[in-house]
Amino acid sequence: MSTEIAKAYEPREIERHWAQTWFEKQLYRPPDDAQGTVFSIVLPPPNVTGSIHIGHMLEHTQIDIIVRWRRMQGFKTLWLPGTDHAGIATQVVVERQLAAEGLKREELGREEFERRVWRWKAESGGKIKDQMIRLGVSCDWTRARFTLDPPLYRAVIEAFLRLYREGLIYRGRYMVNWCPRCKTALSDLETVHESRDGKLWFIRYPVQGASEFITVATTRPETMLGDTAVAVHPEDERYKKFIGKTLLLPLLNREIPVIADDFVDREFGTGAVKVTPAHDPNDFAMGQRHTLAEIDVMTPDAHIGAAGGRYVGLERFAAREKIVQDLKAGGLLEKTTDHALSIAICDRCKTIVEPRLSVQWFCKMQPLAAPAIEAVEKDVLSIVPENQRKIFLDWLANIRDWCISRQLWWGHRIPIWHCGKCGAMTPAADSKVEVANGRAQIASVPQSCGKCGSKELTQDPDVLDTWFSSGLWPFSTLGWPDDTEDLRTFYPTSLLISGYDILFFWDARMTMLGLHLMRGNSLEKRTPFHQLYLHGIVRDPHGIKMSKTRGNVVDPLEIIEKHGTDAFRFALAVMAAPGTDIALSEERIIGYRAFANKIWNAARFLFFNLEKAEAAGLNIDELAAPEVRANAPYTATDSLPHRWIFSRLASVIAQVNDALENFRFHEAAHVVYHFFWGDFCDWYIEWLKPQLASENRIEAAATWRNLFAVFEYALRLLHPFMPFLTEELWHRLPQRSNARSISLESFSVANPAWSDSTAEEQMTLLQEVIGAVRNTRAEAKLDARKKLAAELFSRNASVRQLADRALEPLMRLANLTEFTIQEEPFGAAGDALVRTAAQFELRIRTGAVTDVKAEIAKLKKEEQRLKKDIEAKQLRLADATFRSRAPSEIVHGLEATVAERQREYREIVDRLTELS
RNA sequence: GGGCGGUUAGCUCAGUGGUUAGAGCAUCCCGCUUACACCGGGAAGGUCGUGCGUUCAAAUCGCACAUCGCCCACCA
Repeated sequence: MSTEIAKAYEPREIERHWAQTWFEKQLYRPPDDAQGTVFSIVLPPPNVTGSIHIGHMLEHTQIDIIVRWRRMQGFKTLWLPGTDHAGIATQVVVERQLAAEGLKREELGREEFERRVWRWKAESGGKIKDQMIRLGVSCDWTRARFTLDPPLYRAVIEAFLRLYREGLIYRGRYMVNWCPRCKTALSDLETVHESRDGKLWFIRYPVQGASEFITVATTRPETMLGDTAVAVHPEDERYKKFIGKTLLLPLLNREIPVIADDFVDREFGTGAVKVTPAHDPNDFAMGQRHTLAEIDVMTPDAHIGAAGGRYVGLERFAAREKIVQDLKAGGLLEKTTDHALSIAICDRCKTIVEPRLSVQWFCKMQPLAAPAIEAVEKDVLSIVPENQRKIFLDWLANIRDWCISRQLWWGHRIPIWHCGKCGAMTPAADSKVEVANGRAQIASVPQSCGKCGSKELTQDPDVLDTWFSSGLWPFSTLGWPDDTEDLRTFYPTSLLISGYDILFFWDARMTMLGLHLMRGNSLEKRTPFHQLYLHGIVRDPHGIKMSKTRGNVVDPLEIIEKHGTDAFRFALAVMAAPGTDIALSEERIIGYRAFANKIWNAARFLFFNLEKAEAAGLNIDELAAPEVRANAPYTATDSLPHRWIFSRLASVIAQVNDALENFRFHEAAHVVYHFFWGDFCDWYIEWLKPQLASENRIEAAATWRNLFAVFEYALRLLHPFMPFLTEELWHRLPQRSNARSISLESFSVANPAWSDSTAEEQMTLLQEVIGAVRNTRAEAKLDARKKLAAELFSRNASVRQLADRALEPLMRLANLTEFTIQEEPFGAAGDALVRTAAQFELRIRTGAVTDVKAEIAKLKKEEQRLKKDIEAKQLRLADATFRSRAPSEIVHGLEATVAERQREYREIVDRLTELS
């Protein structure tokens, strides 16, 4: 214990100290011999080259709250951290760095480029870990993993080879989303759609050998260079006569047929559509149906390619402009209209995506999705909030094959070799990896073609989608494909907490791959996590999404430096209602910094006064004796405030546990906040103040024992939310300077005997009496410092007896005389201010002439309110249907209320008569 | 084109059928009562988006509308 405790809580140094200590002592590595049910969770791995942003802060806070709470509850708890190589995201960053030097990755070559990325990883890769350590997250750093670590590399190869052998991974030429800047294929999920104002161009395609033409409408005129047909609906009377005829493609004068296809929407545009099988997914499908030629007119960087006649070499939008001009000049452009359209852009670099025909690797998803659907439907995997469950299931039900190959250099390279002679594909024999320069590469390189035996083998140049390796995260991090102790112990994990924005990207893929790849028969044992909690997005104070361009981005580390991690965490927790986004404001955080300060000062008060009491002879050793702490500190003979606070504590503990079970962080935090500030500080401590200086040693010791017991319970309750502050105070507790960590103590457990509804009712009555006094004084603007006398007429309990000597100080009264209502001593209240309540009537002697007018106004207002209220309730009670249909406790409750209100009402009327 | 969510105090949000709808911040009044002015005490502020319905009873359930937002989708 220290008397040196500062007046205001300064979190910075304290937090730094504990963050470092927790990390260095490997406090959160679960002991191998730990008993208890396993609770395991993996961290959604942040980008290895990134830094902590507000979304991480929220996610890590929520995970850490749950993890600390579970650990304290006695679970054998593992939180496994790590980082993701984040293929395309990282590569884009490094390419930008190169661009700043005037370089392109092609100029560097694959090996040199990869070296650059590794170098960048080494430079920045430790940053995010250091930041997380600073946040104090209670994960097991000894088990930290990176998706390109050799064991995880091997897991990726193993997964690929298994799926390949099972025929679930295949290669083929299909239409994919192509980013011309990244020069790679993207999955559907990696494109985002934006609505933009576009145009619809109406172009005339002359009919061969006739003076007629068909007008088609298009939003992308440049693709006409690749047109191989024009399609109309088979039933369309306008165009029936043209079906089978030949058109002359403008500008290139290529002959193309008019085909009939049900796909065509007669209502849209002119009802005739140009067909470009190499540049549009629908047209590709039509091309397949009608065996049309596929003419690719674009290069990988979206310039017009060799098939583009005189437009060769033009960038796609320049080509568009030129083509429109030429059409106009040739009289072939009928008209142009405005047209709102939705365009796909690359999620990473925001370039407009081009649908492109190319050879890619795909993963068949339907067979993988089926067990995932089953797991959710059978509640082996439960999803919170509930509405996300439907979204999850819908996506799985309509799933399409996943394009898993990327034309990138940063990632896990596909373990397939192509034969230069016969073109056959030879997979690596197994998933062994070897390590060179600390980096993994495939060890089992095939020496000859599996089909023709040729030695002319080259490895497939593509790497896997970064989400492929992330999809293995819950088991690749635990040693899979080996049957490790960790895997047996911690898989399946208990819970996954992630943002809803990566539900499909990551959560769904993990579910499918985990179910498919993990050994063991039961669904339970294969499902990678049994609960999925999806948190919201952190927005700015006005609920607007944070973005760099808007400039409303908040750097969590700045907030932490300014206000402390605990205040930040508490603000995030208290605002995190499931299924909602969070509007974060600095004011809110400042508010919880005040809460931290409140806790600090409550401790300061306790420490300071205990020291004084010790000086007066209190035996701290006895107070701190383990058996005194461990056994129920509360005894039934304790006076009201003690019985009350322990009863409150019991209910708070139950509420917090229940709330956290259901990820209701806001509720848990709210309950703890009000317990500490309201119940503990405003009432309990204030109530006990007179007793702390008691001459009676036994009474003082009992008071201290309970005070500290409640405080310690409160610290345990608070710890998951405010780990630093509670850790610091825990170590400052009497005789706790050698404590290891509050985080390894047990969470608060309520003794059922604490629940005491009588004590709660009595306390409520006292709080009402005190409130009435305070209210009356303030309303009448009486001098707040002046001690007054008051008379209390209570109906049931004896307030005097319950309250003891705490009453006057809390009300700032000189004395309170109590009467029972029967022995009412005077008919006229004289100079007194009167307040009535259900249980009592209160008269305060002001010792001065009352402002009669103000008092009358006040009473009249109250009279009106009561009158209205009583009338409404009586009306309700007079309703026969209400009496017969409503539950009797509701009816009786209402009757009792009316009776009380009527009594109050009569008293007010009497008082008004007296005054006037 | 489908689907989902929001609309409650000045602001940001809780509140999934029952007696007087809450919180934080902001506002107003009083108080430096020896833990805390990052405090204490008190107060004011809401026809719960609109309409119709279900029910003895609706912020809460249903339908419609308005409005804002999100997700999914191959209509050129």
